Parts: sequence; C-alpha cells; structure tokens
Amino acid sequence: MKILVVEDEPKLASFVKKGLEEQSFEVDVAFDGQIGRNLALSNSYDVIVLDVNVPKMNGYDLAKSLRSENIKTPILMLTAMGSLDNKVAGFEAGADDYLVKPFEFRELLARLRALSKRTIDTSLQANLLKVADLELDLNEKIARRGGKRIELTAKEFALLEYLMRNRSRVVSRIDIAEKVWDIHFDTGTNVIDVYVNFLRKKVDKNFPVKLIHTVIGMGYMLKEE
Amino acid sequence: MKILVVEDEPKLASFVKKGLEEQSFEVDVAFDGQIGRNLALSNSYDVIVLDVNVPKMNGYDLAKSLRSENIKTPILMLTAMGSLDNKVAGFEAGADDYLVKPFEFRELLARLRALSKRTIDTSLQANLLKVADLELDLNEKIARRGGKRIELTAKEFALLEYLMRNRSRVVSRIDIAEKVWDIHFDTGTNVIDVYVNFLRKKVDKNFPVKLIHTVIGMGYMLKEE
DNA sequence: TTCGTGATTTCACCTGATTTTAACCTCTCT
DNA sequence: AGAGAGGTTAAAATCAGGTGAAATCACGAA
Repeated sequence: MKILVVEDEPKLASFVKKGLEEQSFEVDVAFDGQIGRNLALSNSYDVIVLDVNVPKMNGYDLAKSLRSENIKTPILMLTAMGSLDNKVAGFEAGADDYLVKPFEFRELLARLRALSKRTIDTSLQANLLKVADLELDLNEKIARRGGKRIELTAKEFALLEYLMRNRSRVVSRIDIAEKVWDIHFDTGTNVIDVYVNFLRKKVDKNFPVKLIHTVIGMGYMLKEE
Repeated sequence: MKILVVEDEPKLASFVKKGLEEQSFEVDVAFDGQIGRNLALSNSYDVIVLDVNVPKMNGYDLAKSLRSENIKTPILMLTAMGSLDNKVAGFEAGADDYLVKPFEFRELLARLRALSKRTIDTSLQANLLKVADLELDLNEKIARRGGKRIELTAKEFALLEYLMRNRSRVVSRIDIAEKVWDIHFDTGTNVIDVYVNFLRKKVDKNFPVKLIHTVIGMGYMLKEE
C-alpha cells in the first residue's frame, strides 16, 4: 500500500514516515505542495496525507487541484488549527477525512486504514501459511523461504500445503497418500518418498535449518528446529 | 439522500433529524440496535449514523453485523467516550468515520457529505479495472494497454475481466469455467485454453512484459512482472 | 428465409513438463 | 553382516497446455 505524505515539518514527517513503514506501507514524503502535486500526479497512491500549512501551495488548494485533475485518491487532511471552519473548508476542498494536530499515531493509522479499505480490492488480501521463515502463498501458488521465491509443481505444492497445515505433527504415509494423492489402498509405490525428496531439494537444501523431518517407521513432520 | 440514525436519546435524535431534514435529507430514526438492524437490512441508505450506546444491540455489534451481511453503506459512529481505544474499535467493527459527542451540527453535516461523496465517487470510477499498464473499460467494453485500444469479443472480455478482478491470484480452470462460461461439470473441453491463447495474442503479444501466466496443473494468473 | 460474417467451440497434433516407476544406494539397528 | 527403512537417481510413462484449422453457432442484412 502506497501513501504520499505532504508535510514540511521534518520531525513530524519522519515520525510519520517511520511509523507507517513499520506497518509495511510504502511512504513518499513531499516537503511542499508543489512537489506533492507532482508526485501525486505521476504516481498512484492509495491514500494522500496532506498538511494544510505547507509552502508553495497549501493543502486546500492542493486538494482542489488534484480533484480537478480527476484524481480520486482518498485525502486525509492534517491541521494545527482545530476550528470547525477549517474542517468544513477541508471537506469542501475535496478531503475525505480530517485530523487535528497533535494526534496519536494509532489514530492516524486507524483512519488511513478506514480510508484505504474502500479502494483496496479484497482479492489483494494475502492468503499465507507460515512455518518459521517458510511461507506458502495460497493465492500465487508459490512458496518463499527467507524472502526467496520457490516455484513448486502442483503435487509438490499440495504436499507442502498438507505438511504445513499439519505443522509439528507427524503425518503417516497413509495420511499423505489419501489426502494428497487420493490413493486409498497400498499400491506399493514410493512416490511419496520421491516427492519428499523433491521438496527437500527446493525447501531445505541451501538452508542451515531443516524443516522437513523423517520420523522412522511413522511418517514425516514439518517443524522448526 | 437517505440517512438512518440509530440513537436512543430522544433529544439528540430529534435534533439531528430536524437538522438533516432542513438540509433536505430523508431521515429514519431507530431507537435501538435491533430496529436499526432491521431498517438497515430492508432499506438502502446512503449513510448510517450509529450511536455506540444504544439498547438491544450496541453500535459496534450492529456495524459488524451489517458488514457481515455484506452491506457496504458508509457508517458514521457516534460516541460519548472520546478515548482512542473506542475509535479504533469502531473502525475495526467496520465504521468509516467517527464523531465524538458533543459535536457541532455543522461537523456532522460535513462528515456525512464526505462519506456519501465517497460512495458516489467509487461507484463512478468502478468502470475501470487496472493492472499494470493494462486497463479494462467496463463502460466502453474495451481494453487498453500502453494507451493502445484492444478490441475484445464478449467472451474474451468476460475472461479478461475475471482474471483482472483476481489479479495476483491463480484461478483454476474450474473457477473460470463456472464464473465465465457457467459450466458446472467437466465437459472435457479446452475452450478455456483456446481463449487464454486468444487473449495472449491481443494483450501480451507485442509487449515485452507478459501479464498472463500459466501455472501448470493449477490454472492461470494475471499479474505484473 | 437464406446468406454471410464474425464469434465460439471442437478437434487433433505437438511439445515440454510433470509424475511415476523402478533400480540401486545409504543408513541404522540388531 | 543383514534386514528394514528410507533416500536418490534416471528413465519411462503420462499429462497438461499451446496452437492451427475446421466445424458450428449466432445474428443481422438482403
């Protein structure tokens, strides 16, 4: 999620930038209205945070200008003055919400989330399984370990998903055969062993900590440590 | 414009109702959460104003309940308690804005206008889907990539729309068959493959960055990169 | 109605990737 | 050492997806 902050007080700007980045937002900061306008026109932000009192072009005018350019990004206005007239003026200029300085960071966060909720597509929500530093992205059908993308085939993916959903629990070959391969009787095959081997090469090789463990005579277990 | 006010204090309720009616809003008042819920479910309001402290079902629970019924009408929460925790709880329950009592009527008005504007805007901009430099114009029934117009047939359009609405997510052939072709059982056809091929020729050929990806054994995914 | 055009679907073939088999290897425990 | 359990590897079998051409369908024009 990308946010533009237009704010000229260096302290406040960096406080907000850091705080939002900790919440894994992408943050651009502009120190005056003109730079803010250029950034807003050339990027697509999810929300714009606008201080009313900034050099070159004030918040009201900037908001109006963006709206007239047909930019519909939600705008959150910040102001030091708490009078109602300012709030009304802000809304009239095209702001979607208003926050009076000084504010608590948690409230800024809550309001940003509420504003962005509308525009963000629900399909973009992550759908992840995690065990230690291994994640399985159920949307993209891909695994990641230590940030590195690991491509999996359909069967590999299904097997890893089953192991991850049963983390820290020993699953027998019979369970795996039924749930992943839909085999309900003993065929004397060793596909499962072969696929565990495939997974190990992709998921555990190159990493000091192994996640896939063999429990002799019982089955396999995916577990940290 | 229709507004539902859920408020149990008779004085405040009638003050708000009269004030809003003077601004030519249509106003319904509910004196407890249960009545409010029934009204909200059976009418279509532009905004709902919700006091946190009302009998039968409080504001948070009511907001949550409406959201779970998939009602997306903007909600403005009213509360006597100004603490931040309440605000955050309100937003988490699904509120879009928050106002602390006592408030000035003008501020209520400004916030209501801002909230209702938001839905109108989003409904107007709902005619364009974008992924990377690919746009799908739902009004014109046309796609554009890098500014170039791409004409699509009805089925091509429906398929691309489905892929774009599920961007960055692998969609299976079964999903596609059901949502785009309305086929609910396996017919052994390969129309989907053929149509993906058609789309690739129009959307990805001639462009260095491909957007349509095959995930073997799982389906297709539309994604940047 | 018939015709013609473009849209949609089917079919057959091809290629490369995935899945499975099977033979052989390694380790551990007795 | 030998048996049993699991690991590894390569090759074979199978499958999934891409593609062009042809068949069929839908629909408006003559």
